[in-house]
Amino acid sequence: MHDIKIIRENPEAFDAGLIRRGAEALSSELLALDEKSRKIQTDLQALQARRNEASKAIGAAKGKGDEEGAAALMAEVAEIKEKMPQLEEEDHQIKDELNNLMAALPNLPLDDVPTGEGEEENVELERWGDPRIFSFEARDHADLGPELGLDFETGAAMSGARFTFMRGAMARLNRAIGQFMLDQQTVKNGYSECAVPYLVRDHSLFGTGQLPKFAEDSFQTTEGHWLIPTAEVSLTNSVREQILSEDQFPIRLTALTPCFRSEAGSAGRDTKGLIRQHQFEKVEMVSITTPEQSAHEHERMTKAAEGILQALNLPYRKMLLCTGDMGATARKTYDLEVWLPGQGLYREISSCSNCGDYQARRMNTRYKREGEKHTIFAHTLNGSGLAVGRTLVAIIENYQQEDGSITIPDALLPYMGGITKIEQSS
RNA sequence: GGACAGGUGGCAGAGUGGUCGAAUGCAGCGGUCUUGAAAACCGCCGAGGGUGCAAGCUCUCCGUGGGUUCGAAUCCCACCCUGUCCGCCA
Repeated sequence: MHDIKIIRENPEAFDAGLIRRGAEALSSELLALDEKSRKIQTDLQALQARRNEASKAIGAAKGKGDEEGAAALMAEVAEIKEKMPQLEEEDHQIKDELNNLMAALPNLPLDDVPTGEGEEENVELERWGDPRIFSFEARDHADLGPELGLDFETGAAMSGARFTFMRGAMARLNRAIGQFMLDQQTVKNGYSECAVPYLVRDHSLFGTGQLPKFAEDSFQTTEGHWLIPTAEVSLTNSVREQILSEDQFPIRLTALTPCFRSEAGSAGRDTKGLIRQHQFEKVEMVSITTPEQSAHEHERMTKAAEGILQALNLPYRKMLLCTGDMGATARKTYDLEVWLPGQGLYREISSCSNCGDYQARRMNTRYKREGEKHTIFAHTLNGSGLAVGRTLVAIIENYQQEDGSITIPDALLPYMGGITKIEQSS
């Protein structure tokens, strides 16, 4: 959500930002509605003020037993009230229209975000780790997995495409990854562990920006709840409608949850393997902080995500997303892409975004600064730390052996109950 | 799922048709007193919007949305949420 006052002050900059994101300039339309709305509001308020005044006078007159005076005033109010419903109706209508337009707009990119249309124009910032040199031909996880307990067929049989059933040591490895990451983010990086609802209401998805525009990307129950597409929704909405105080910041929250995505519009993409599922687990990080601190917090959060890849010794690169590849709620996003030797490419495994006050405005999350009267919208950030399923993919491909088995990264051994290797029979 | 109770400012909690944006207490802020602190005392203290250079004037908000009324926190309707008890259940 945007601040209409900022649009009023600098409509050119606002439009330029929208255009950079591939959206259409909208300021003149918004400002026309805004002006109309303010005009109506002023007119309406003049009537309301007179009505309020007269009503009070009626009360006073009746109190004194002046029935005649009261009757005269009542006649005046009746007249005022004839004009009001029409203005009220117009007022509602225009405000709705304005709100609907505003609610559907994406966030504006920060200045240092490169302009571009799609992922080809993302900028690689750095690489970490040297891809392993294989003495044999590296296979991809969809090829290796079925022998090792990644049962795509059984998953598909009960639930359809994009669902996987995991067995034995592979299921355990999946669990170990989640536990390990959660421990890293809490103990090492200071995020507070949360266990959160997986079903949320409309207003929560609106708050984090999935609604109204991206309804088709999420699943909804027959009761009307939405299945969270990411724990970002549950964690970020924990501060909705709150006025916080500055000394609570930064609020750092994390949770390991399943994520549910309909993947509408992804037909035919990544149909093989674990890369794109309707259900996957993810450790999510969320920070709530001040406008002054959010850029720094963004760097810190990205490092927290990188720490996992480094601990698992998985080569990756850090990308700065261009305007066309960022999610709608973000002002700036870093993606971490892990090296997948079986596929011979880097693949997104984490996305860390600074949303500025975009979500806070939608959720009405504000804070007070010491000594200041007015409230300020907080800044929100979110990042994966990391996606469990894709980490599993990366481990399978990077830790594969010539015989088709995989070894367990050292960092995960404490979570594996003595298992050091996953091989065919397990 | 059934029955009942209830949703009021940061928190607690009064208010059942008029001068109520709302008593009181706590917390917070400023001050007096004190070497300093505590206590006591005094004062301030909800959010958002319109208009204006400003001072100010004004509007909206007592869960949400409608309605009744000259006038609604207060009455009516619907919905959402919370609590308690009962039922069922991991």
